[in-house]
Amino acid sequence: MTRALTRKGEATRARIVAGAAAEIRERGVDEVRLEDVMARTGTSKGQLFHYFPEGKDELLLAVAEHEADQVLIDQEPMLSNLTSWPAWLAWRDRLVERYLAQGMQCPLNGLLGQAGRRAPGAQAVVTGLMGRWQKAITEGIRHMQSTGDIAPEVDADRAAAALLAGIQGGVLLLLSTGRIDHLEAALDLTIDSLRAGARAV
Amino acid sequence: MTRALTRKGEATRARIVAGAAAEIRERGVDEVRLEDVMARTGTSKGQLFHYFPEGKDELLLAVAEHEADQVLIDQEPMLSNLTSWPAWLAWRDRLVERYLAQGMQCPLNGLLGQAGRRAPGAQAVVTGLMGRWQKAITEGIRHMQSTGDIAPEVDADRAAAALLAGIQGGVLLLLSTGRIDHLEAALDLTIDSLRAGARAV
DNA sequence: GCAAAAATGGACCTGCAAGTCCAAAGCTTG
DNA sequence: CAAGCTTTGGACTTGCAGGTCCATTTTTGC
Repeated sequence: MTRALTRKGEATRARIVAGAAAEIRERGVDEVRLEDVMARTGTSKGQLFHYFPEGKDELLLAVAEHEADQVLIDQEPMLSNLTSWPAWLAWRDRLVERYLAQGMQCPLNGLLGQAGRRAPGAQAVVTGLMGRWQKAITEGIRHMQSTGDIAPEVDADRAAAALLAGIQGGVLLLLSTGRIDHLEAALDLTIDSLRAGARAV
Repeated sequence: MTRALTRKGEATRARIVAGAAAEIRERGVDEVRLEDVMARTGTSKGQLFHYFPEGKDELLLAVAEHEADQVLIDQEPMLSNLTSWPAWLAWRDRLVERYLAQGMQCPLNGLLGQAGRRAPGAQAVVTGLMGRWQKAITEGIRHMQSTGDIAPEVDADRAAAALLAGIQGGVLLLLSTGRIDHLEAALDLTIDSLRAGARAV
């Protein structure tokens, strides 16, 4: 029951999503009007409602999915190859670098409070993102346990949950205070404690 | 140049702020209309603009301040007395209990994305809250260092930053996934690593 | 090359929620 | 007790942003 889309149509749709995402990152969800998206992407109102018949909510959901994917893609290939301490550090550096560059623009922030309540699906998008993110970290920890770099008693899931929380909180604090300290501290101290786990046994 | 307010006036103003805060907690910032606040607090439009001449933004800012204060008050007296390991655990339990009870209602969430951009002052409110919060944690760590329960080499500020990040991220994940795991894991693992620091020396 | 379907443009409608205004009631104070 | 405030109520205005509609152009497939 998916509606037919020509190649040109798909391109336009993608352009709209990307443009809306950028606009939202720069100015915040609630400041962005459909007109802004139209202006930025060179489209008309007819097109918006052609590709997103349910209107703004549907567009927002598409943006949410787009941004959620992007978050993980931006961490590759590091995130999927946490197989040595240098690799972990490279990943850490990538995260810091990425969020520092992004500054106070936030792809997720909007999704949470705003879209989270609006579209019931947006909640699911965020949950899914966090699940995938945590799974990747867990796998990294398990791999390090298999090579003896992390103590076997460490509960990989729990440690990954804590690390993910530290990252999210670090980003949140970057967003609200403009400082990167918290993200760095959370990453460094949590990773250090994983490392210490190896010696502790 | 503060405008005169009789006792009755102050009571009304406070009632409006408290009612608006509750409404926002329950239904989200962007779902709350002035009419909702009026209905809940039994006030008229005239009153709203009498006490908040700048309109909705000014009210939102007042709510932000109110909620920010509440967040810290809810952690007392534990937060200001992190002077022994049992005290730390009591604080940890209070946090978990409080946020578990609060579920997916979020006092801060709205402040960040939404009001954060709207009112320039809301940003400052959040920054101030985080600063006070982190300061309290730092003082707790310093105290534990003074009694030898935490190793002196631990960078108290950095550790507090990491812990605060873990808490914020834990709450964020509770908000988006509905699960308390992350908050618990972040608190437990971070506090444990502070504890381990004493032995490590 | 021609019908059918998809893509595009933009004028128009509509509802709603913030904000305005003023008139009436209630304190409170000399 | 009266004058001057603060407080209150609610009708009215206004602007705007989301959404509707349809006419036109372009693409697709046979």
